[in-house]
Amino acid sequence: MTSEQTPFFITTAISYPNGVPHIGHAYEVIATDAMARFKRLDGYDVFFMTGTDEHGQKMLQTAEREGITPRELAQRNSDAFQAMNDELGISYDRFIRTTDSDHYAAAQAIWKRMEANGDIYLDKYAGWYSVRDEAFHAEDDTEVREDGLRYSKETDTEVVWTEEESYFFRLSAYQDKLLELYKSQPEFGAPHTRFNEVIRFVERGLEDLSISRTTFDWGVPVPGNKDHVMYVWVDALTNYLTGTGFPDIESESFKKYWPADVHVIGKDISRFHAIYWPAFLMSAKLPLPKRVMIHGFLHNNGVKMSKSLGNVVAPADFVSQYGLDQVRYFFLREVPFGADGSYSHDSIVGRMNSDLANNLGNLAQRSLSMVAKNCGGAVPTPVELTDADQQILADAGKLLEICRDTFSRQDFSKALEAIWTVLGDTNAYFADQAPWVLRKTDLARMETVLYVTLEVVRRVALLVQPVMPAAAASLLEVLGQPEGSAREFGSFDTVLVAGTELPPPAPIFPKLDS
RNA sequence: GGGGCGGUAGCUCAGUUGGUCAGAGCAGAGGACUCAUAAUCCUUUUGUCGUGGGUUCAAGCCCCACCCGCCCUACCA
Repeated sequence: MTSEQTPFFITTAISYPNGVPHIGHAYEVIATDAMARFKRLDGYDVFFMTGTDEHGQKMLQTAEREGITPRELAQRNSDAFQAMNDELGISYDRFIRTTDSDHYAAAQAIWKRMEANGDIYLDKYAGWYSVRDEAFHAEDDTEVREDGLRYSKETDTEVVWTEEESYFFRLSAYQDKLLELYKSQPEFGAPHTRFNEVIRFVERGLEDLSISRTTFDWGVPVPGNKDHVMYVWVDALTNYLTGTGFPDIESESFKKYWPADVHVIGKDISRFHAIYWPAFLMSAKLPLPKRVMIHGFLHNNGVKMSKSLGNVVAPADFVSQYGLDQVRYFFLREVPFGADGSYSHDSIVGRMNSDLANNLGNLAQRSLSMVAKNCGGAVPTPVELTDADQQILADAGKLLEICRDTFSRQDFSKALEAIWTVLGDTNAYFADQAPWVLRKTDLARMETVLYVTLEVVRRVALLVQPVMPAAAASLLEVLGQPEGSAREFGSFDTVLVAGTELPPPAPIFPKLDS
């Protein structure tokens, strides 16, 4: 059975745990989780990975400042990220940590493969280094001031010419191959606006990339040279391979899941995923991921989140205030995936009340309570369907294909919009048919209208499972749909069985006063 | 400086390759109904489609210039 299923490997970026998770991290895992759940329900063999990227100088610095070891810091904050995932109901299959032992093996293996391909060489990295910033600055970004010293124009700190031994990756050799990739696979990067930035960047020319450090040791050791640790991105990007069983490329899991179907990332790291990562893989002679989906950032009331403004929201606070499914729905419905988004108390409450409680929750409640009171609490029996009945059923019937299409592009908001359009039509249908009038005039017709309505709600409930797992489960429960295959997309085109006993209905979505 | 994207009703935004394209949702106003979580349904107000030119029989949709906003511009996640 499993072997017949098409594999689908999806990842989030791994989070850098030198701080605690905020709503932006939550946004990424929620979206990726919805995608993973959708594919599972649609019969795919899904492998969904998320985790933490724990090496690098910043981790070391943060740990030193707190008087603990980087390993302790990583453990503490990685645990916080994992806890966030669990609070958000994220259905990850592996929570990977770059300090996991199998990851060291994978990172060193890809290094050796790139080295074997002749793309790694030892040289000196030279440039204007700011001790204060602990970073190099491009010469154009520096200037000699009146005191005769050179300063970074950006940070106003003194820079000194520094040379450091470093391994380099021959990124410059991959410019044409990358451009060829972008041309032949126009869906490799999305959305187009962000992908265009990447392409133009590559077109302007690529320099070789320094990929090792000698100034600190919190990282994966470079094979064969104990003085160097890997540049954190070589290490971090490789996590996607680690999860599939790499370096054992003959393993069943590697053969099944690699290459990844989608890497979901934030717009801040598009270059690493859309340029460096495919170049590394080309060099290592490994297949490339099929798609890099770049999402935007969330703003609070249109204002960027920042600690100094005090508008950083902890995911747990959000969930306790509005409810998990409500938060998941809000972000996926309100923000076109790929664009920046904005949230506010009013906009969340608006979606909760209007879309969830009123349009969906109330439609279920008004139809189910009529069934409970007038049909003996069982699925009613339809008779001949009118044009209106057939129309609304046909509209609902198209939703699975629409969702497949939109989800394949991670266009969650469009999928939900299409579903809610049908819900709006169904509320109009219900009012137009007026089953509460038919109750006194034509019981068979009343039962038919209620049946049709329930059938639409069932299909909608199936399709919103990836976005709102718990609420959808409750809906399917009151529709008498048992867990298991009845709740998978394979059952989308089946219909409710008349006479099925239904539990007493209860409202699924609470309302909030604004 | 170079590059990428936007600027459409009060708000958030849809608008494929130019020809009912001036729209949707929310908010506001009026009405209807009572099955339902005072939910739902119907009707309805506002737009110089950033500015100025141009191409065309025809332009939010193409071209040019300009104004405004956001983002990127390599080795600090």
